Amino acid sequence: MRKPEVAAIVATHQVKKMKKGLWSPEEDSKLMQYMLSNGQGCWSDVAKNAGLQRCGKSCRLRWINYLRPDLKRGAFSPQEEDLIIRFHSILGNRWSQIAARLPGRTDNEIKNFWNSTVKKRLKKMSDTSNLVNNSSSSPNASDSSSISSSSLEFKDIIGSFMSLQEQGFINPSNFTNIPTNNNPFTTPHMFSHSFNEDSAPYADGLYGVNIGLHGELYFPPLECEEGDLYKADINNHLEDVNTNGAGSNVPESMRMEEYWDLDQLMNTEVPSVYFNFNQNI
DNA sequence: AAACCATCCAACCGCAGTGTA
DNA sequence: TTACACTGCGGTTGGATGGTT
Repeated sequence: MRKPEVAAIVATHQVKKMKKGLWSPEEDSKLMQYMLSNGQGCWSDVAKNAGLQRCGKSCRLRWINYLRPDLKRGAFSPQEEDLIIRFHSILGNRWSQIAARLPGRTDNEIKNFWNSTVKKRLKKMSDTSNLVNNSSSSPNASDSSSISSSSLEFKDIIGSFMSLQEQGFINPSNFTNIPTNNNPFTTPHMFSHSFNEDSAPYADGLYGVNIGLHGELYFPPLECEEGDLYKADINNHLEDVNTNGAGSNVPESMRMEEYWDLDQLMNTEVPSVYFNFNQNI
């Protein structure tokens, strides 16, 4: 929180004092009443016409992040948390895009939630997972229940992938191997996962999610130029805990290395099992 | 009870993109 | 084409709050 202060700016031959810092209930009330009766317009006019000694930017922020009537209050539900993690794995720190897919939540709220809670939790889980992986003497090393503690599982990530495919956003013929619930990727012991600290971007320009012991699922970067194609691959880096570190090579048939039409992907929706979204990315 | 510390989150800042004169 | 204003976004800050010593 910031201490309320007054900043002086020079405008049209007079000094106008712009208030900064926390909003008072009176200011909130003025802005709320103005917005409800006049709707959104030019924000600098809003500040002026609502009788607020605030800059338009400050009014906009207050309205979007706090006063908007459609805002949901309170803690994030587990479903929302899962969605945030999933969308972040695809979109990176594009908080506004993530917020657009979570009705009633703001980008600021999601960003704060991510930085204060999720990031830490994922790191902790990652550490725990690594601890288990590195402990070849652990009697439970092959027991997935001892590893996975989150409701977001590998199958969810694959689910997103499959959903994109089912809706025609990914062309199956572009892949030499499509992940399905029946293929070896989704055997129960692979349901554990961990995330890299920031998920993206990777050095080679791919965005991805480290899905734990068994592989990395890469998504293409979202910055692209029209017509660009980006390579998306799934590489298995097996450290086979079930064979006590004996390891195994990834069969050729399990590797995926093909190209997504990112332009198509960019202009379609990120599907979700929780909501139907009508907005394009 | 007081001091200290860690965490949360509202709000600010700087920058980029867009529209307009 | 340029300059300016406005908007929106992501990163960062720092006061409030709650927990611990």
